[in-house]
Amino acid sequence: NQWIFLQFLRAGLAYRQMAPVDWCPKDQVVLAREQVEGVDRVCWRCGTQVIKRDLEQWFFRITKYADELLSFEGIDWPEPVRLMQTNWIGRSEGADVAFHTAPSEHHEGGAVLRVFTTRPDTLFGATFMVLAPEHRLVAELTAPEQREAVEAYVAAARRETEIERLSTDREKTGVPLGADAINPVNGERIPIWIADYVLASYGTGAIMAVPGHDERDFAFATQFGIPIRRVVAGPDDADDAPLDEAYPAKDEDARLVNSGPYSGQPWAAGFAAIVADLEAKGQGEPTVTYRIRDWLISRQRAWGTPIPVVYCAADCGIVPVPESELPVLLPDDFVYPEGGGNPLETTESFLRTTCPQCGGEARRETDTMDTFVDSSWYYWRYLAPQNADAAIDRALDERWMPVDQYTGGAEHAVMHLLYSRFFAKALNDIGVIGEREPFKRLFNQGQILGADGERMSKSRGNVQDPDELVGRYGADTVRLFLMFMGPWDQGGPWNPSGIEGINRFLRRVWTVTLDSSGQEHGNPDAGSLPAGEDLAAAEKTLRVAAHRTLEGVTADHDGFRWNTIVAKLMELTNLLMKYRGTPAADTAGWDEAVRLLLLMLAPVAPHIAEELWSRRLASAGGSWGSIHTEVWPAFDESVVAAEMIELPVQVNGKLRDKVSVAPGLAQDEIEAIVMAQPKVIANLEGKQVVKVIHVGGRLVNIVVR
RNA sequence: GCGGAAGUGGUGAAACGGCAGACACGCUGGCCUUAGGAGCCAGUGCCCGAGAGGGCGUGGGGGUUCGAGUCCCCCCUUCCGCACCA
Repeated sequence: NQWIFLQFLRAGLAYRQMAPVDWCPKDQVVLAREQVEGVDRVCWRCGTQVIKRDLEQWFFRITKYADELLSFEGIDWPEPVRLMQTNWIGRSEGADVAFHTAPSEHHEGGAVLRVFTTRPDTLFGATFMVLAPEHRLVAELTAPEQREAVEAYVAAARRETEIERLSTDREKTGVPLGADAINPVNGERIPIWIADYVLASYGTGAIMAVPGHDERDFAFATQFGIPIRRVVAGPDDADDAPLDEAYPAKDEDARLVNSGPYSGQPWAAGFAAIVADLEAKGQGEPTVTYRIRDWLISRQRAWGTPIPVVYCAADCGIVPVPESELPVLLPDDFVYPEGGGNPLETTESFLRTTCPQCGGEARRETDTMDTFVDSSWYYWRYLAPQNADAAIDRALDERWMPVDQYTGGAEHAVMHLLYSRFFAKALNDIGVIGEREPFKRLFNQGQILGADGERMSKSRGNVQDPDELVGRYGADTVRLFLMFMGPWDQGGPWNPSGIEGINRFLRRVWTVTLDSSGQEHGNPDAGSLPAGEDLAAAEKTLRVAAHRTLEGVTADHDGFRWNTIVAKLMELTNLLMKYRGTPAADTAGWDEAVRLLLLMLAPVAPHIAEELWSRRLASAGGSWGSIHTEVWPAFDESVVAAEMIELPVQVNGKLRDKVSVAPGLAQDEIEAIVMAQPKVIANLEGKQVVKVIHVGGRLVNIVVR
């Protein structure tokens, strides 16, 4: 981590900056934006509501890759995750427009207010401007008679929590500065307001407000009696059709109106023309804005990777620790500060060091790295975890990476899964790996929730400890139960009530494997085959079932359908149970079925499969070999092909009968058999057959009138 | 508000556009047991029927099709993500 950090620092991908950041008061640590969740703005680890603080912190420049991260070319990822990342990055194309302030008694004018807009085509509809309360020009522009009101509003906005600030459905508030700006397209003077619905952290922290065509501006203008002007009209609207709500139309046939020389143009053409004209005058330019922010990696925790820089007491400033002195280790004599906080800040043995540049006194950085730094590249380290010469073994990287199939929860969409993609691109740029994406194919497994249906968390107290179940039932049972619960990409509340069934299944597997002929379990029917079945038929039934199971299980593995794999293995086991203790259990077909059962069980219940495999080999006098080194068996097509097919017969789409036919029969032959069935005859009574539909030897539907 | 996913028995769930409810849990009955929280067997979507059998059923309403849980349109509900992003 430290070596990579130093490379990032050199490449300008790591930097330290003062910024308003999210702080968890309980954990006493800052968090990345991705790690603050929900409308309530809570810490992803402990659920405590975060607060904003201005702090100097370390960041990774993920925004450098914003555009590249929007492209998922060449990787096969689930649509929901791609969408979440796309929305999180939040690319908006628009324009920067410069408004100049108008001269007045208290201000000479000419100050530049830059705004970002996605609709420069609506510039003629701008009837006011709004600055974020934190905007740096607020104090300068405020007229004396407005000073008191403005200062009160700014102070109130500062006191508000994030949630209050961000709740969408509350009334708009704001205060005019008592100053005007000049609209660059028409020279019109428009009033400048401050309002907390404009965020300092997005765009330029200032907007041109177009109430006719923006919902929020409309609400604000309505509230404060500011003029609302139509500058875009749909094909059915008159140029001055009144607006009773904001009309944001971007339909192809929407046209600009009341927009001077641009009136009558389609909005998209007006968009381009206005931006071009502004650019020519030096009052604007096309811009792209993103919602994603750089990744805040500083953590005030003692158990992360120390950030390898020192602060020189003299004049060298922030000095990276030389690579030859890595790693910077955590101390083992922590001094815990009273009242909590990061012990590294009070542990002198760690803090005191010398400046690598001037040799004078220096203090170590006490922030450690976000643990998501570790998870962003661990899979590269796993290629050669013992390698002491390099973080990543380049030859092994070329040979193995990227990861072909990765599994992770969708809840990591904008954390781990986004950070990892950033790391791939950054590590590629600094030349230590050969690819720009970490995971070729991603599969999202479902998330198991607490019994209460809420996400498991220590603070909610709904965390389930799998070890308890493993202790009671064994790892195979718990593992199989998790697989059996439902599709793998689907989660749900944890409910272990069905685990007994899995345990019973594995005990039955044990029974059929080791007790093929035994009658000691007291089955009263032991020793005889089911009525009307001879030995050859029973053996055939077993072989066919085993190979069909193998065919299905093989296909299910490709689709991660472990729930149906387990179900199929249960079916086969139940069939073996039926023949247990009968002469059929002494046949080669039985042995083959049991052998295949164990081989199919091996990937899903590795321990019991290995145990039964070795016992079975031992009892047959063979030498020991692990089941996990066996190749996956191939099913026998000729066995799978059935001798007779059960054909459902429908009349007008309703199931009426089933007939048994030989495979490969011609349609008219099948039809002859079907039409002779008593139930079919009864159902056709008094009706006229329109046509008969044959579905490839799987079904017959007789359409009647 | 925007975006996404999903609605099937008492429960978890199966079902290339072709037999809805596989496989389990639970429940009911039986067998075996000194006993059973063990094991085995049978039954178990709903309604009518002693049974054979019949009718109805995949959130609601339309549609496409010989045939729809599955495809299309509208609506409802739940969950997830983002949320005054200009």
